[in-house]
Amino acid sequence: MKAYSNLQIAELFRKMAAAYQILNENRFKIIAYERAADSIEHLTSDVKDLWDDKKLDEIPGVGTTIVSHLDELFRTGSIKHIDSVLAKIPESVFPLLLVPGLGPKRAYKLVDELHLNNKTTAIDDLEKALREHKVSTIESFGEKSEQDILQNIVTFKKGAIKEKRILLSEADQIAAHLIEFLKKNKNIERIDILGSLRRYVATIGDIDIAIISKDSEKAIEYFCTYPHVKIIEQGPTGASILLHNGRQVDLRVQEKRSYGAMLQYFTGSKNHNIALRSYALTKHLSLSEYGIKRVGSKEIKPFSNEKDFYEYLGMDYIPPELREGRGEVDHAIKHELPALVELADIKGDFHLHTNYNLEPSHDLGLHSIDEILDEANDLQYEYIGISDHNPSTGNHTETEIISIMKKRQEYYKKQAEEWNTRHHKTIHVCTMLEVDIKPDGTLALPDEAFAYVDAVIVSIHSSFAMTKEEMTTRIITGMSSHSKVKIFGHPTGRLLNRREGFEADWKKIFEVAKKKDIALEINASPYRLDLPDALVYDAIKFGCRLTIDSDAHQKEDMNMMKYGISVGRRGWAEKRDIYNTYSYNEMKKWLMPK
DNA sequence: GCCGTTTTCGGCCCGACTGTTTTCAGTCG
Repeated sequence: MKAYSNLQIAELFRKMAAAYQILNENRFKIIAYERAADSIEHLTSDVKDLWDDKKLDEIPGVGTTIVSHLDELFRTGSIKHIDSVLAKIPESVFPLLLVPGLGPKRAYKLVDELHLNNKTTAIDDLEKALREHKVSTIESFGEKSEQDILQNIVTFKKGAIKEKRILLSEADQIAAHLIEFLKKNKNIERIDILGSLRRYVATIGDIDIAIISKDSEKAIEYFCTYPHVKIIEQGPTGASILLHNGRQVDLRVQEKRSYGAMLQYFTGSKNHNIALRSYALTKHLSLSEYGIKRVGSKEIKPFSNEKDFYEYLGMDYIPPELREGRGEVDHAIKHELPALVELADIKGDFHLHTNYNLEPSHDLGLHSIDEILDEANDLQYEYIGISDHNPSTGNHTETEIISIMKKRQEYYKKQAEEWNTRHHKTIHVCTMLEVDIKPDGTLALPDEAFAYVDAVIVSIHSSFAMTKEEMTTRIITGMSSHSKVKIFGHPTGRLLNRREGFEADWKKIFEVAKKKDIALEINASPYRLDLPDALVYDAIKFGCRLTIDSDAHQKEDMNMMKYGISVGRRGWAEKRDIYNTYSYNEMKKWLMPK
């Protein structure tokens, strides 16, 4: 039978929600399907596995009806009720929903009036009709709609960029430029980055900025002079522009007295705000970006800062990274939020590549161990782990590899000693290695060579296309191959926007990691951010420990640590969960037990 | 269709903006 991925199921439910919108079904049913879709899409385990374990009802937003739908899907391959509802809607409606500004109702009306019956060419057919001015004559559409939709289609087709979310680090840079620009205007008193960028989500869609200004009109006008392709919308409280790089930037302006409520609202996430507002309603309080009011009253209590806003609701301040609707509101009410790990807690970095050539099968680093030590010194680290890739197994005999490893250890030992003497410092250097887990689960390093390392990181760099079961076995075999295996590097193998992480049974892997005290790595490279935050959350709940490593291939990359920290924080990690927050003496007991 | 520290029934986040409307629906975040 056909396998159904979480994403496919989420898409099916979203289609269902759109169909219900067109059919004017009860709007809360629509929301229910959307919520179930969101929830399933963000799940860290397969819906199919939860079905096997009879745990479908544990998914938030999935109740008796949707459980029975999923059950039917996995048993028979289809869902009669959903099929019959979707059958009422022409297929060509759904591709049109990808066009910004077109929702289910208007898309349906266009398909209906213009007889857009071919779902593969629906967008092109619509574009043609727009150019022939056939849309402005349709009831409830006009000249402006015709132009707007046409322009949105053109931007949409050209801007594959817009579809894609960009990396956190790229968004960070774009935002930095904008801030610099906004700072030059005297009407602007304060600037904050909000939205997903403030929550440090791994990839970013739009960039959201809030400002305080006494003259919002002038401030907005100034913002709209930032180099752009077009102004998407402009009103008294804010504006949105589209940049040349395909990014949309939303600006909101607020007075100082209400700024806290605005920050809260505009930081999101949507799910967090829904959870917060639902809770507030049980206290007869209604929340908005202007403040808090009693239900039925018109008087709004403003808040100039977020902390007061949360505390007024009887809960602790919730750090932005936690605002994802993962139960943070309940924890805040009970004063049980985690004390999140911070960048300042980090005392070392285990995953660093130097330019020492041990003839690996993957890439070398750019800088010498001395240069890496200089950088580590600037970062005030107590220790570092040099984890070059293992010597290639194809080009060397075992004896050669052992000899390379021995020489390398001597070299690093000598360099480290000399560097420390020269600088009157004590930065401990652990001679480590990043060792490939081969497809059969064995490690790409002969047993005898382990004598010349303090510990190793194991990771996967090849043969990603395996079944979930094979991959799980491969990883567990690799982790169990030697007692010096201490870290499982970039565990899912994902490359953001380029490659999905591979499927694996994470529960089983967590079990082995916990038992053998092997840390799961949060790889801080902006291209990876792996483990992903949702799995970090699961791993910590399971009782695993982690490390946060830069995987630097040049010394500057060591500063990417901050992105790894944000992943840890988004996964509710505390200082004690992260081994490289430990002092050298404490850390050593784990990494190099005698 | 989901869900429960006021509820197993009766609620469900909240507001801005836009266009085509003479009072609102659709879309978005």
